[in-house]
Amino acid sequence: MSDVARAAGVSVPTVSKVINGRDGVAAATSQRVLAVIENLGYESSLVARSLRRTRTDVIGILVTEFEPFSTELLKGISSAADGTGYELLAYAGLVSGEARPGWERRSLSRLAGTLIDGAIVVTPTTLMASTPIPVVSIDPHTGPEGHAAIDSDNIGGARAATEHLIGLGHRRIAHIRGRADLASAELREIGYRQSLEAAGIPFDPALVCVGDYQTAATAEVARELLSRPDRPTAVFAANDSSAIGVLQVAGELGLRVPQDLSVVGFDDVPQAANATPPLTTVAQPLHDLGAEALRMLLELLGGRDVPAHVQLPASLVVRASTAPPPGA
Amino acid sequence: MSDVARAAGVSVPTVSKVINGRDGVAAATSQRVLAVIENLGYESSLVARSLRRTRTDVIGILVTEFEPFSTELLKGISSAADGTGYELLAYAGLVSGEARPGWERRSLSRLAGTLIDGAIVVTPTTLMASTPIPVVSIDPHTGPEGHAAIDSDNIGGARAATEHLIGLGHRRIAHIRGRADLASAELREIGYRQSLEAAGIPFDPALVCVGDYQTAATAEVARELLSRPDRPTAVFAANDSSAIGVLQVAGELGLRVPQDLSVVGFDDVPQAANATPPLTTVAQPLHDLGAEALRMLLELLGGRDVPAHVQLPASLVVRASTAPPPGA
DNA sequence: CTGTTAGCGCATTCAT
DNA sequence: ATGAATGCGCTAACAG
Repeated sequence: MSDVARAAGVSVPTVSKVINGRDGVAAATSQRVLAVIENLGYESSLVARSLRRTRTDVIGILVTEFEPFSTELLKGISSAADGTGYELLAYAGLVSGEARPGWERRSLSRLAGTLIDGAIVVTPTTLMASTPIPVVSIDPHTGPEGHAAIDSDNIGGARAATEHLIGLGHRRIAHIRGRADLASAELREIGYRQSLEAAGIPFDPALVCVGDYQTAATAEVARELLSRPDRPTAVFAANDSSAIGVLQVAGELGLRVPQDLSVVGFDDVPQAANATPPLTTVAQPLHDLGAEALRMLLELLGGRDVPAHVQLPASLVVRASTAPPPGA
Repeated sequence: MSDVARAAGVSVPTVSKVINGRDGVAAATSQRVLAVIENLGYESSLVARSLRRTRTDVIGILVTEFEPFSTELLKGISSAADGTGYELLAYAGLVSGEARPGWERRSLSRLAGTLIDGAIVVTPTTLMASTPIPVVSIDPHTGPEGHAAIDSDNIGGARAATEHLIGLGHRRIAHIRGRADLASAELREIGYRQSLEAAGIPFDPALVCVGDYQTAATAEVARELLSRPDRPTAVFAANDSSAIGVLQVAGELGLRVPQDLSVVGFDDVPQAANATPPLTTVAQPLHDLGAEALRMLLELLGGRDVPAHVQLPASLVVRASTAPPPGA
């Protein structure tokens, strides 16, 4: 900035005023400064500016890493942000490869108060009591508590998936559940159990394993599960990554999907449709979830209130990984 | 930070030393400060810290917006960044909805020198002569000039696509090209023309339209193109978004794909496989492109040299949107 | 209308 | 081993 000031023959604060369109600057001076800025290709540093200003017109999106789930949300957020005048800053604060609990609080304090005006936090695991800036969380740990949150109908989706399998004639239906610290994992298991109960099928704890929402972790537990003599005829996996792990293991063990084993996932990330066979899954409206989260955040930034909890519907998408059980 | 200092009964600089592991602090004091930090959930502000320190251990990824192309790259970058100790900061600097040329220079000067140690720029449109930090660009405008760049084999991919259509018996092959300011658009048209020439098919300028790489823009020009009495029997679209626009228009006009019209795309974004019919396209290794860009940037950050231009192969993926021309 | 002064939150000498 | 002073690039308040 001092370069610009020197080249234009004015002081640094004058340049600042011109940039921010404050009045109290002669038109001729303003012209000259603008010309110099254009000439030098100067752009104010976001960092230094945010140190002094209250708002930066930048919204932060906090994720652990960029994987299919978070990037789908990003697309929705991005399209909803178009034309609002806000810029987007997506921050992946995962250094070690291990998601330490509290990452969202750490990332938030690194960015909040200065760099960003508001934040969208994806799958936070802890409850952030008070934040200096407006925050909307997507698919939070704690469900509708604390600040504004948005998720999709996890119980309803899980019920739709389980009832689909029951309707096909399955009775030995396993469930690979997700990470224990996420509310969505809990809710999906609840939906699974509700459906069994409604159909009069006794709940068998031996048919529930933890796959941590990850393909590799799921593959390990699935190997054991599908090697049992009394193996299940169907698996409801808590997300698509897990379901894909099940498909891999089924292939290893020589089980045909869906003839020998039916598999249902959750999320409907793009590769669900590209799996072999194409995966029957519960579609979460990831794009809409992101777009709606951004709209809620804009409301909060505008000083208006939003509902503490918004829920979007989840719907079953039947593809080729489910069929009646063998011998039915 | 002053809160921490006060609670621990020490001065602010002492806290700073503890955080940065400098020596000159008593072990007991250090313990106490650490405990207070844990207790208060304190995390140093990225902004303030980056103002004074030379490095932040954050890598910036500059994009215009988060769409399928850039988010696929993001996933590749993210997986390659895992365990390197660097955090990722993806910045979408597009406010107005219109990609102003020079956005990458503006975004870079906003973030460089302070917030980020290095940057990966996705599809830059202008050549940035000198940058204060290491930069790797993906799919740049100018091709192998300026700083380190990586892209895939656009000419080869376009030739593979065009030759596939010629091999099926097509001779009236249209090309919907991409944004004029991108090198990839230029290179893909060159590959298209080379293939025609090699097959002895005269080049017809009337069969080339500009679709700007976007579904909507493409749909408009495709409507005109496919309504002509002498309409082409095949279309090579410069990217998948364009190809999907062509599929839509073909549907509107009652043309069956691939019986009446063959369509080939470029990129192989996830929805190409999910299109109706599944799209024959040229696969760019987007994941690898991102991962390799990160590796190159790490080399540069380590003070080592990298090749000025890295090219990854592009390969044809034949799905269901191509067939011999009608009457063949 | 323009320049001067002060301070945002932290890291870094240098002095104690 | 600890604290006071200084500056990073910028902007707000005020003085000229």
